[in-house]
Amino acid sequence: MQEPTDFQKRVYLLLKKIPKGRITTYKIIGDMLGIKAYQAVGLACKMNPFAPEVPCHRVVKSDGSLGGYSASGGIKRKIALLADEYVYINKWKIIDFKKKLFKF
DNA sequence: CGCTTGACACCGT
DNA sequence: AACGGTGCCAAGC
Repeated sequence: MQEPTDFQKRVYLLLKKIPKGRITTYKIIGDMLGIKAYQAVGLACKMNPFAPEVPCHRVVKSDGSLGGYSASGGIKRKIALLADEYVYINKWKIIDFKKKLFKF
């Protein structure tokens, strides 16, 4: 595995700032990093060599849906992780999404 | 997640 | 440096 790019490190650093029970979106992260390619944020998560240290599962799409999850367990695992933090999912949407949203 | 289009950083070559 | 393929994507239909 290669060293994370500077971009990736910025993404991880940002993700680690997310408090438990809170979530954020790819759009917000992208805006935070000053980029418009939110896909790159997803890429960073996908290539994320760290496990729970970088809570990728706390990142969702801008409409409150989960998006995807590349780590072991797939999307199902993501739902379980969120439920463990009192963030519940209903039909691929986060319940009280706006209230749990963390805007840094 | 239904599917298609758009936009852009990432990575291997 | 440039190109092609790709993406826990966003927005629209």
